[in-house]
Amino acid sequence: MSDIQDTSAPETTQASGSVVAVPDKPALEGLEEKWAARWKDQGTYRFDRTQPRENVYSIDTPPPTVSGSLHVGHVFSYTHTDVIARYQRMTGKSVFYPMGWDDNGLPTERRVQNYYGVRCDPSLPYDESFEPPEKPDPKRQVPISRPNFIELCERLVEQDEQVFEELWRTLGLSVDWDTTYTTIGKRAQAVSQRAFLHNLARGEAYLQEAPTLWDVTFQTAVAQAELEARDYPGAYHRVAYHLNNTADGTAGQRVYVETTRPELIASAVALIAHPDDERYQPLFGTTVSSPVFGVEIPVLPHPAAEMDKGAGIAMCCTFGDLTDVQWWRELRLPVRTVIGRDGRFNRETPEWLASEAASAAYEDLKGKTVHSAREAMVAKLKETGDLDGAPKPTQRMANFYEKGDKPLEIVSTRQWYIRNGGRDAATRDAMLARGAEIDWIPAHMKHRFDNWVGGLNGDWLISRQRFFGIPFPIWYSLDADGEPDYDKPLLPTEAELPVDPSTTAPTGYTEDQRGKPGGFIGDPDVMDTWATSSLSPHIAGGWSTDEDLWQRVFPMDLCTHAHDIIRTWLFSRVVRAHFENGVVPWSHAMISGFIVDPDRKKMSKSKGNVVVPNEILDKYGADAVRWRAAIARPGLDSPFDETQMKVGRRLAMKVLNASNFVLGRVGASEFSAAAVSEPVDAALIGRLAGVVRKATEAFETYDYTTALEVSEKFFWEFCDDYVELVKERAYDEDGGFASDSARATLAFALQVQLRLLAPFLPYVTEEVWSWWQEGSVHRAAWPTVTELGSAAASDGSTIDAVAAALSGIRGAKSQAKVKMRTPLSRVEITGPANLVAHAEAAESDLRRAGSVTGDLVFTTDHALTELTVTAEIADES
RNA sequence: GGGUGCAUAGCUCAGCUGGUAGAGCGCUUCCCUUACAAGGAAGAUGUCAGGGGUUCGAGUCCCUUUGCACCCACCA
Repeated sequence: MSDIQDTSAPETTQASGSVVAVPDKPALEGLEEKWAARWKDQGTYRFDRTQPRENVYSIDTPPPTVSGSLHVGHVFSYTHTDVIARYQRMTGKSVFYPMGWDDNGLPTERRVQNYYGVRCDPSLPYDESFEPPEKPDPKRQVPISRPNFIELCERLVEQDEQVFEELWRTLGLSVDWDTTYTTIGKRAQAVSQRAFLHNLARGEAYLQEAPTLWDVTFQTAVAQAELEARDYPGAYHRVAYHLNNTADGTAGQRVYVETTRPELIASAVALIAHPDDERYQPLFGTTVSSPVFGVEIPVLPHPAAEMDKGAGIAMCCTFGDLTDVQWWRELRLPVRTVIGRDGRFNRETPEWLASEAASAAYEDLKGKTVHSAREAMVAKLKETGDLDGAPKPTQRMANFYEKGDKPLEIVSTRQWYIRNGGRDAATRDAMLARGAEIDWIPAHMKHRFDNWVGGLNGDWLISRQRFFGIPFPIWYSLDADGEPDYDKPLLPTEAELPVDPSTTAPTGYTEDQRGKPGGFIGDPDVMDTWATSSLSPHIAGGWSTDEDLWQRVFPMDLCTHAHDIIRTWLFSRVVRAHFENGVVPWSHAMISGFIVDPDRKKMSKSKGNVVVPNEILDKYGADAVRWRAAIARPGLDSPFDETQMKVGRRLAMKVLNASNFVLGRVGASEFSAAAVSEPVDAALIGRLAGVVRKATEAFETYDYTTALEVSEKFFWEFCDDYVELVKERAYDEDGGFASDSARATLAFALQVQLRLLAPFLPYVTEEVWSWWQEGSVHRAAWPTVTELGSAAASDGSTIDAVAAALSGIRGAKSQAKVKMRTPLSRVEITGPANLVAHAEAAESDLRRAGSVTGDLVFTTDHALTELTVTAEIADES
């Protein structure tokens, strides 16, 4: 007995053993609540972890940033994954489909600051009774301790995760909600720290003092993958350096450089030109003096200098840009840092500016931001006459942290790195080889991976000078002077993980030795969030904590996400799995495109063109939104268009109505392949077999769109032609075999089609399924040609010919502008012999469906290639 | 500058290994049909971006030009 709790009284009919409970008036409203709750209670999507690896299909899903907001692009991309998950489940696989929440890192910190009106001050002590202000004042954020700050992060993240889960459940993601994880949780901490310790032990992770891309707002190092090049206005300043001595006695003469950063003259370490540049060849090996400061620096050749850029000779500063870093490294130049971690000029006068003139000049730069220091410097250059002409405005590209709004500086800092091929060819080749092992969907997405790996310019910087993140499980011992020994870090045992070195002392030390000479300090940094999410298969799959599970799910079958995070998430997981497991983490990568606005522009909050998922889900229903998602093929950007949701909604509604009709009104519920006896009915099953075959093939190549297309097309034809054609025959109570055949075919074809559509429209298919089938359609077997019986082999062209004849009859009525029920006194169907014969096979159905009361004549005309129908309207009487 | 994708009906897109163009939306006309008006039926709609080439034959293969989008590089 069905356990439907519809408010509308179900009409229940007993049909030889099977119970059909069809509502009077089916509706889409309420299906999400009803079935989402049912699926949750019944554990419909629970992963069966007793299955061996070959019966498991495992998916690595991107953990959404919970402090952010979801937009339609997410909704579509996650639907793509779900459609595949549902198909795989129906083919009999135990689907491992976890969901993670990325709650770690800077986005959460920022959200907490704004939401509660606080900021983290690590120097403050923990305040157990702290409660955030009732009304946050963004201008006066309350300083709180790091532990208090983290508590607030955890509190807010929990709220956000609830909201996200609700949305995903409404959308109908068939995630196993018992297998969620977070990127800040204890499990993620232990896994991240353990994997890091393994990387360290194998030499893949290392600590290094080096020039680092630095965000002065957030005061943290930033990795190459998080860079964004943006237009940035600047101006070329033509600045004179003064020759000191040359062989031809040109001392005192000027050499001009063009720079957009005159404020960095204080940190200049060399002038550099191309070795082949005849203009500057005489100067190589000599020195020049900087304007204003009079610091003597060499003129050196290097092939990275471009002759046609600016004056062709560049001022190398430590550090103005990445080329400076290259020159500094390759020409072994000194470091002369003037900009601090806060983005301001050092308050101490640097030792190379010790001369009277230089230190006097530097006084005006002390403590200034880059912007004001530049103004001050330009004024000085004008005073000394070393600025030639007015600065020429220019538009250039500058590197920004993707979440920041000031250009990055380059600062020399001590950071943790993981090798990724950015510094050695062997690793890079290994990564490219791993990329080639992945089955990319669509295939051309591999280029983005190759492109990125080929363009790496350094190893992966994983440490961040932030608070809400996973700490490095590292301490440093302090020598008698209180100086840390970075060469021999103190490590925890793996059994101790996760550890927080800021609150726990290393083995052999006590907490009161923290920060004291002869004692220890904890590594103050946290791991970047990608250093954790790069281990999502490990965190979700039970690596090092649940070996049994791990063996059943890893390496995984599928990872899915949009193309923007190939260089970050996808690549970083390849790096981690390569080092830790010696494999590629999944066999398939299905990359979705973006949902763009109708002008084909990327949706972004700042443009105000973002579509809020809840609104469209409320308005059109989850099935309609999923349908729209599924017609976007992998990798292709797709413009958002609300009218398409309506189409999806109409399909969902049609499934309810047609099923309601077939099962309720016609009373067709019993089916067996053997009962299909009439040629038209067999032809329908023959066509359906072709659909099953095509949909299955499409799904096997992750072409969910084609799978949907063929099933949907067949469904509309089933409704418009077949149901219309045979309903009269099916109504006959005493119709014998012919009537039985129609009913069996209707019910059978419907049941198969519900399964074909189930991955796309989980709600309506489940609803209809529940009217007369046992269990969940989402646990039913994916249809096969074999189960369609001998009729599957039927030539489907009968159905085409009959549909064409029916369409001809309707066309005649439509042209005559009469009702479809208008009786016809004579119909002649003409065409090539084979088509006429096919149509004639359904003569009785055609007669009834077309209200043909007079003659129905079939004539062969070999001159024709298709069926032609002429009809005479019966006299009105 | 390097790379990738795209260009087919007003719009969104299919068109597999070459055989004279398809779907949905929209539009027009009709029908409030005993499943369905957020519906149904019927119908019209194209220099397949331009130019070359291969071929008996090109939307499809090759070359080329143009336009659009995205990724990477680009701070002198």
